Amino acid sequence: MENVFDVLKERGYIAQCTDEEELRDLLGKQKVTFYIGFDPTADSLHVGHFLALMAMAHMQRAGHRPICMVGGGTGTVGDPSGRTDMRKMLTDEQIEHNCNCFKKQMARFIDFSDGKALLVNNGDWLRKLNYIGLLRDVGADFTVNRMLAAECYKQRWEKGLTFLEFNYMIMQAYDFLELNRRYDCKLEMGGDDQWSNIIAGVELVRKHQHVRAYGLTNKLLTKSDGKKMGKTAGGALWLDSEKTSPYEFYQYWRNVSDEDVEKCLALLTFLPMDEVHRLGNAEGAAINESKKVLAYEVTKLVHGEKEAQKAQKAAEDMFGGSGSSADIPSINVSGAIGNKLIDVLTDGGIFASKGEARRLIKQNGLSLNDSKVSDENYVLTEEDFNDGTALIKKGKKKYYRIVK
RNA sequence: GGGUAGGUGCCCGAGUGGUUAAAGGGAACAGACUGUAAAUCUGUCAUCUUCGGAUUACGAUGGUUCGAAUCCAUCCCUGCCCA
Repeated sequence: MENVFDVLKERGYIAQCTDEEELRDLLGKQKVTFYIGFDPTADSLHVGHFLALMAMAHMQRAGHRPICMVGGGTGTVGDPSGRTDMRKMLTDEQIEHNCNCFKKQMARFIDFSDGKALLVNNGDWLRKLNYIGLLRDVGADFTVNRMLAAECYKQRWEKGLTFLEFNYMIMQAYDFLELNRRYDCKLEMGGDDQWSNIIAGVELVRKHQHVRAYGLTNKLLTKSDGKKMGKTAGGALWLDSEKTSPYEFYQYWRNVSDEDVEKCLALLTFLPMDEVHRLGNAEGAAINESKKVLAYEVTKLVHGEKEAQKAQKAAEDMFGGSGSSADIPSINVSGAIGNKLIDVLTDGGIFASKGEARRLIKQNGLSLNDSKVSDENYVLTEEDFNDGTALIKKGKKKYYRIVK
């Protein structure tokens, strides 16, 4: 059987690794328990988390045991890695809520049945710690000099790093120690921005438990221009269909840059690599077909086959033919008829302000039922609704339906 | 606690009494071009508008002034140096 380390490497997940040889060897010969931590900063996972979960899924398929750890404890502090600003403090209720949302979503990607994977919350141990106890337990294993040299604090070095956040690394390292003690967890994985925190944990486990421990980071999802991937106009690309509809989600992947297609296929789908290469190397316009495959596959993993089909059909209806589709985002408006179009759209949340709506009309960017709207004071009439629906096109490729 | 430098629009950053809704850059959005791509060019980018304007904005609150992002006072926050 193929070593999962090679699979991860071939698919482009691996960014950094402690002792590559040794870890590869270990993964090849025994079942390894490993973990990834997810801090509950929002009430849904996003694509960055999805990438980590994909790496985890590959590991699980290869027979290793994943531990999904939600950060009910670390979330209270906020990770300063690579950030210039301090994270917003969350209340305990929010953290609790977010953790529960995470758990539900993770179950889509990781098989938790029969103990094949574990789901833990670091709040279970971190919150019980007392200051002196922690200091005596692990305090001596950290040298401040070393911590300060960590790459992850560089950004913050200029702006000031609070002691609260400085402690984040210790907490994360402590998590690894705890998981090693409890579950014989030998490997911590995570995004490459976690490298400093991960090696802190690896070292702590080695010193404290006198066993080998490993760290592995996956590449962050970036676009070919180096920017973070997964940013939409509305913010992050969420996995929660309430926050990012399957249609929007599909569209995001349908629109990735040519250069990113192959990378995304490798990282975000389970398609065999020869297929990935074939699709990724499509020339010119032919790569659009590859993008469809990408969008479909990723949407299928996140939202299920049915939603993926609906999203694909909606996209094809909208962009391929003239037709409309029932599967694109819609707003329900009562009494739309007789009201100004811009008012309806602004109230429906399609525009942030009326000025924005006016601007788009001035720029010739708004269509109603396939004809450009030129009058910014246009009032909706009965004739605008076919089967109770009016189709709005905002810009080049964003469609909405107004449901009367 | 003392000294010092700061807090400007989504972000970075100029502006130090009126011509400033605030230069410049980035992000974002639209139009053209295309392949629902990238690059490029053009335009937009506080809110409301009867498109003439109106209103709210430069950490907070007061004050000086015909007039303040710009001056003064107090407060809050941040960096650096000293303790």
